[in-house]
Amino acid sequence: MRTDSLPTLDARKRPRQARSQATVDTIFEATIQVLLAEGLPRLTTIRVAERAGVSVGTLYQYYPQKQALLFAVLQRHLEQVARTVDEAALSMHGATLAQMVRTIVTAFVKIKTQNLAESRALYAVATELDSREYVQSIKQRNRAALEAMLRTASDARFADISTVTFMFAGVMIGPIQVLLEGEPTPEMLKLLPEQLVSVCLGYLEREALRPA
Amino acid sequence: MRTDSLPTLDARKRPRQARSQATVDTIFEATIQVLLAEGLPRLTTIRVAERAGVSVGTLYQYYPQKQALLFAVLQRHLEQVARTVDEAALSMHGATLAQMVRTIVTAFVKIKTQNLAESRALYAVATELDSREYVQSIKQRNRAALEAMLRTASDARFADISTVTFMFAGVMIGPIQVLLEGEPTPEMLKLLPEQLVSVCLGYLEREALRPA
Amino acid sequence: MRTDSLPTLDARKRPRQARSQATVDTIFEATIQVLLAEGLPRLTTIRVAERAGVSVGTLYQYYPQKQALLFAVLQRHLEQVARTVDEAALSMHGATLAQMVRTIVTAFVKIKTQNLAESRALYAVATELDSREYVQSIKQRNRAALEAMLRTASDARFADISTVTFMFAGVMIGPIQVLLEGEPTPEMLKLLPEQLVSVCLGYLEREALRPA
Amino acid sequence: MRTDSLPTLDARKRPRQARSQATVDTIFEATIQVLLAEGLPRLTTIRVAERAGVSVGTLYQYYPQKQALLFAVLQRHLEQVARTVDEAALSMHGATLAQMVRTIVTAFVKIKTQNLAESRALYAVATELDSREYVQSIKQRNRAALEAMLRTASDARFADISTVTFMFAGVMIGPIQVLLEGEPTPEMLKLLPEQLVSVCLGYLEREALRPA
DNA sequence: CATGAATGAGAGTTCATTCAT
DNA sequence: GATGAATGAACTCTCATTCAT
Repeated sequence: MRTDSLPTLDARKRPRQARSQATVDTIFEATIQVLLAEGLPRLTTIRVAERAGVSVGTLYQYYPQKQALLFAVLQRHLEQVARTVDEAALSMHGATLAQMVRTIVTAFVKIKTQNLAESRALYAVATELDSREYVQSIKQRNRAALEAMLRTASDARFADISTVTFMFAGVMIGPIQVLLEGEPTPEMLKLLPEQLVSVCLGYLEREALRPA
Repeated sequence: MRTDSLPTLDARKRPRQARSQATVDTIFEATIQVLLAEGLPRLTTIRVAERAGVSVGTLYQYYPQKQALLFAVLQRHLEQVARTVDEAALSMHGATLAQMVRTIVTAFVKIKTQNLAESRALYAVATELDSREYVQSIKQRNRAALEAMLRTASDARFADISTVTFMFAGVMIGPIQVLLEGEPTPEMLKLLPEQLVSVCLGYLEREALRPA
Repeated sequence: MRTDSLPTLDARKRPRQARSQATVDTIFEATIQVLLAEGLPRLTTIRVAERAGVSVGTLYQYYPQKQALLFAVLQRHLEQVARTVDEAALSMHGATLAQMVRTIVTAFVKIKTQNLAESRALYAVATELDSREYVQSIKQRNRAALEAMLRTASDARFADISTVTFMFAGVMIGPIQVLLEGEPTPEMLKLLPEQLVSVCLGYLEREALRPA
Repeated sequence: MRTDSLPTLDARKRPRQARSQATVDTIFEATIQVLLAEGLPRLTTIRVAERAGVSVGTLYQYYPQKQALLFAVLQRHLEQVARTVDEAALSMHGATLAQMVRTIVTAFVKIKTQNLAESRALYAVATELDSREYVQSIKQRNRAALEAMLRTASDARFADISTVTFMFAGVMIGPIQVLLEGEPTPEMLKLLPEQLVSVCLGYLEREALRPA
């Protein structure tokens, strides 16, 4: 598949005046709003500018390409996820498997479901954006945090820890994603954390080495 | 999100003559080829027609809108997945949990990874196409098949079987999707089925009611 | 100076139907008309399409970029010049210096002044178009024809013939260009050929080797 | 050709203070630098302001339109050329034809080739700027100076002196321009003055009236 | 006076779709 | 039925110019 590598996705200009920082924020929020209200295919620079109440020219002053707009939104979301996982994982160093799983799952579910619509929309963004490299790096960062945590479990040790971590992470994401893509009932959302804990714990205990 | 319900996507004329059927197939295959070779953003009706060796006019004779083209491709893929799962599930009625899981996982992994590129490309198609309803219906159908199967397990019974099925399905999809989005090493792909079995079995055994 | 090399300037599609050949011609003529009526800075694809009575889309079917439009016009003009010089030079092989000069100058002046406005406009086009390579190649071709001719002069021989040819050609172009850029009076135009003959002959006779 | 006569191009405010004069000069130099480094199509007011280290607002204080900027650069160049020719011509009053030609050609070649890149770039500026009138006036001034000089030649007299002057000037410009448009070898540049002298002298001697 | 954020008309280009041949 | 020329709305992006601070 042709994937002409794109120019930098980062924003062009770091604004110096307070006025323009406000503008940047407005545009950013407008992007999310358009994304949610109209969907990715109808997200055009003109529409975002209109919604933000600025001219296209202003938009391009801060986001030099349409893709930079989307990338910014994606970035904020993923950065948030990564930070949350990092912190949760770090706080559980030395705990038991059960404690670890419960904490991580809770944090993960919370951040993904609290802004449900945004999360949903961003899946589409990520695929359309040739941001694979960036998305992968975030996932990698998450896995590293989880792996470091698992190594310190007080009640378990693993033979192939990187595979175990990969599955652990994947298994958490799977049902959440499926849920996001559908129309989850509140009921389902309430059940989810407990179920995910069960899934993860079931797997990890199975893979843990028996103490001789 | 605005979803001006689109004019019927599968409104394509069912051709009566053999020659016409051949044309439809040619166009269909051309669509997949263009999708894989050029990517969704470069998939234009003209390019598909060229690749198929027909004129745009002819293409529109059979697929009255571009979306119908994409929908057809998506449909065939999902239909295949659904059929595979249906059959695997049906063949395992009455078996043990372990046998069931092993069979389903194997079938699922096989169909998703044998045509890795296509699966990946279709993910983008699905998001761009507002085909949520259809995708959901396929997932629903899959879950129904799985649930029916689980009910007949010779060595287990479940309290909330629909939730269990939901998680079972979600848990299979998760790691596969994560793998597809990255650059899976052959090694990883080899490990995957066994790991998935472990995940699913770990969960299902945990959720199974203890026989008194 | 940055000169990002541009993609091919050639026309995209060789039309197959008579209808479209007519369209191509219409667009071509419209380009010249807009160029003359509005000037290069106001020559936009929309304006050309309007003048041609077709839609922009149609224009782009045949000239995939704006530059292709300009290049086509430039090309036709230069090709005409080159052909004229080639033929005139060839027809004078073996003649005397005076005959050669008279013929060449006449041909050159005629072709440059018969379509005065077009010639004038094309200078601007050539500089804006990064067509240096092409323009150079035409000039080279002209010089080659002139040099071949001079070698056969029945009444003269030259020591450094390539330099002499270069000056001969340059000396013809100079006053013509100056004339084109101004508002030449008809009187001036009438005097021009005789004067150019005088210039060229004066130079060439001066540079010719004295027969021992 | 439409030539909406443009608002005065040199409407720039004559600054009264030394500091302002310095700013004007800085902007002026920045314009030339951008022109040479980036080319005319990439010469934007913002880029010029950046290069000059001032804001766009300041730039507009002194050059109320972009065209004024370009016009100023063009003007300085042409003024320089005109002055050089004026002085050279004046200094040769009463000399022989050969002395005149040698001096004028030398001065002309020197000024045109010493800043080759600038000359080239300005050609594009002149065409984009609708400055024909001004360019013509400079040429007229040059011709006047040359004609005045030729009238005093100690060893020649001409029947139609204004035509002779026109050709003399045109003949000097032609080969130089051709050279500038190509990639002149240093070798060529060294030969040029001598050759031009030959051309001009050949012509002028031919056109000089025989002393009875 | 200087700044630089904001403007918005206008440019080049693409592509789903139609319809005369 | 098949063809492919023609359409034109819509998109991304640029840049000369203005004006509140």
